[in-house]
Amino acid sequence: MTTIPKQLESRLTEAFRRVLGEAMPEDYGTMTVNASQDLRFGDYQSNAAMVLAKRVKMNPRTLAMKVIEEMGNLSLATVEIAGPGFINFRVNADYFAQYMQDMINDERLGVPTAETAKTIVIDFSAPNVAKPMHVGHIRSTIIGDTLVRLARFMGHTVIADNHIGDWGTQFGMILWGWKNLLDPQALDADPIEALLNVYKEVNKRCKEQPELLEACKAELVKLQSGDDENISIWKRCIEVTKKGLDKIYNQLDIHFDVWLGESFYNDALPGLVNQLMQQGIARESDGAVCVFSDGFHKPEDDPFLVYKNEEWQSVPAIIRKADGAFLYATTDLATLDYRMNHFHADSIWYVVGAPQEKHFKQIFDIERMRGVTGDFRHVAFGSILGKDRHPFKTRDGETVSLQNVIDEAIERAARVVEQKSPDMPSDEKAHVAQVVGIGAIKFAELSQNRLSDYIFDWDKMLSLSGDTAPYLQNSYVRVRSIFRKIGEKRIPQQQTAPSPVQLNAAEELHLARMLARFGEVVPATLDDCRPNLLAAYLYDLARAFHSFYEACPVLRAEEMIQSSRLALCDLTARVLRCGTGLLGIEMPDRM
RNA sequence: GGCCUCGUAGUUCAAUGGAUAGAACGGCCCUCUCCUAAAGGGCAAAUGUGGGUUCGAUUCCCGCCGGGGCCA
Repeated sequence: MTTIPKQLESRLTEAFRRVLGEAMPEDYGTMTVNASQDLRFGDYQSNAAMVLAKRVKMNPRTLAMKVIEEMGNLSLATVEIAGPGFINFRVNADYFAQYMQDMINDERLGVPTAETAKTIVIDFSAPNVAKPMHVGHIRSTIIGDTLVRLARFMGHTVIADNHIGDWGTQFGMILWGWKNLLDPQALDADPIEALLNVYKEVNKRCKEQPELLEACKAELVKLQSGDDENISIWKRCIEVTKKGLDKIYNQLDIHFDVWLGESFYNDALPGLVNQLMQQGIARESDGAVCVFSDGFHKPEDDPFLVYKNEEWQSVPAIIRKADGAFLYATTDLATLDYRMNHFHADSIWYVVGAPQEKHFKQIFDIERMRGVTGDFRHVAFGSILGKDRHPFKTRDGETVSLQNVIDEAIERAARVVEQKSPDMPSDEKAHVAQVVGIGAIKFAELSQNRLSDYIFDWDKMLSLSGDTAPYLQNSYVRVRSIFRKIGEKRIPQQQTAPSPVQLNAAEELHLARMLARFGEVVPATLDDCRPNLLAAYLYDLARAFHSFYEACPVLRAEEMIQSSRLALCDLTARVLRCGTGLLGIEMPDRM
C-alpha cells in the first residue's frame, strides 16, 4: 500500500516537472504533501508552489494554477488553489472507502516498512545497582521501550540494551555496609530496599565520622583490585538488584535483549586509553589523560571549547584521571566500540536526559576523530520537575519510587473498575486495573514532547479520563462490545469484507480519514523519535471513533450499512491495538 | 561569567515556517427507556517583551526580562 500523501506527491511532482520543464531546480526531489491541520482546507495540502515560486520567478498562485491544470482530474481527490498559493486536496469519499478496504486486507494496516533495514542498539532505562528506580527513570524507560517497538515494527533489527550502573564509587559504602550492617532477613524481603537502606545508613554515618569514609574507600580499592570476597558480594548485589528490577520491568511489559552494564567494559578501558594515546587523539595533561579539540568544528560548535574571559578555552574530555581511575567517558567509548564491533550496529540511540547533551557530543566527536562512523543519536528528554518548578530530585524522604507510582496507578484504576463494573469476575477486574493503570502512566509520559520539562503530578499522570490511555482503551472496548453483541463468529468473516465500505455520514468519513493517516504517522514518529506524534494521533482517532459511535448506530442499522460499519469498527480496533501496542499499552476487552 | 534550553487559556500540555494557535483538566450549559456516560454536543478563556528575515513566524535570527540546566 502507498499512503495517500505519497500518491499525491508523485502526481504533484510530475505535474511540476511538466509545467516547469527546464526551469525545474535540479536539487528539488519530490514535492511534499501533508495532512491539513484544518479540515476546511481539505485533507491534504502542499506548499510547494509558494516555496518554488521564488526560485523560478513566478507568481505562486499562477504556478499553482498551472500545476493544478496539468494534473487534470484525479480519481482520488479534488484539487483546488487557496490563499497565497496552497494546493489543497480533498480526498473523495469513494477513494477513502477503497483505501479502507485495502487497509482491512493489509496486515500492516497501511504502514510501510523502512526503506533500508538497519541494526540499531537502543540504550535506555539504565538504573543503578542497589538503588530502586524512581520517577526520574520513567522517561528513559518508557520512551526507550517505545522506540524499540517502533523500530522493530518498521523492520529494523533492534538490540535493547540496559546499560546498568553496576560499577561506581557507591560500592565502597555498600560493601562496608553489607559486611557491618546488613540484615539478612530484610535482604530476603526486599533486596533493593535493604541495600538502599544500608547505603543511606553508611552515607549518614560517614558524615558523622570521616574515618569511616576511609574504610569505605579501602573496600572499593579491594573490589577494584579483584578481592574475592568483595567481588562475590558485588555480584550478589547485582543479582538481587536485577531480580528486583525484573519485577517492575515485567509489570511494565518492558524487556531487554542484553544487560551490559558498566562493569562489562572494565577490562577494555586500559587498552582503549592506550590506543587513543597512540593514535594521538588523547594526551597527558597534569597527569590525567585527556582528549582535546582537534579544531574540526567552528569554535561555537566545538564540544571541547568554551568561551571564557573573552577567548576560547579548552574543556577536554578526561578519560583517565591522574590516580589511574577511569571515567564515564571512557566506559561510554568502550561501550560504543563493543556495540559497533559485536552487534555491527548501524546506529546507536542513547535515551538519556538532556543535561548529558555535552557529554554525548564529546563522545560522538571522539568517535569521529577515531574514524568510527555511524549514526549516533542522543535521544534527549527534559527533566521532571516538582510542583515548585524545581527539578524533581530524589532527596531524603521525598523520593517517590517508580514502584510506588505503579502501585498507586493500579490502585486508582482498581477503584474505578469496582465502581463501573462491579459484576466483573475478580481476576478480570485485577487484569483491567493493571492494564488501565500501567497504560495511564505510559500514555501520560508518551503524549508529551520528550524535550520539554514536565511537572510531576499524581492526578495528571494517573488521570483516567480525558486525553488518557483509558480513553483509547474505552474506544476499543466499545468495539469489542459491539462484536460481542452481534456474535463473535462474524469477526473472521470481516477479513473478506462481505459488502463494500460506504462512507455516508460525516462521522464515518472522518473516521476513515483518521484511519488512513496511520501509515503516515508511524514512520514520522520514528524519524524524529517523537512518540507524542503517535500518541496524539491515536487520541484523535479514538475521538473520531467516539463521535462515530454516538452518531452511527451499528446494531440497529440495516444490513448493508451494518456490514460497512462493522468493517470500520473492526479496522479501528486493529489500528488502535497496533498503535497503542507500539506505545507498549495493552487493550482490554472489557472495562 | 560562557554555553545550552524553556516562557502558549486559570492549570497541565500540543502545534515538519503555513491559513481563523489545538487538546485535556478546572468552570458554565445540554445528552443515558438508545451498541459500555471511563462517553458525546455546546460556551468562555492564551503565544513574556522589543526589533529583524519572510508572501506568511509560537516556530528562524538579534536584544531585553524571567525559569531551568551544563561548564568553570
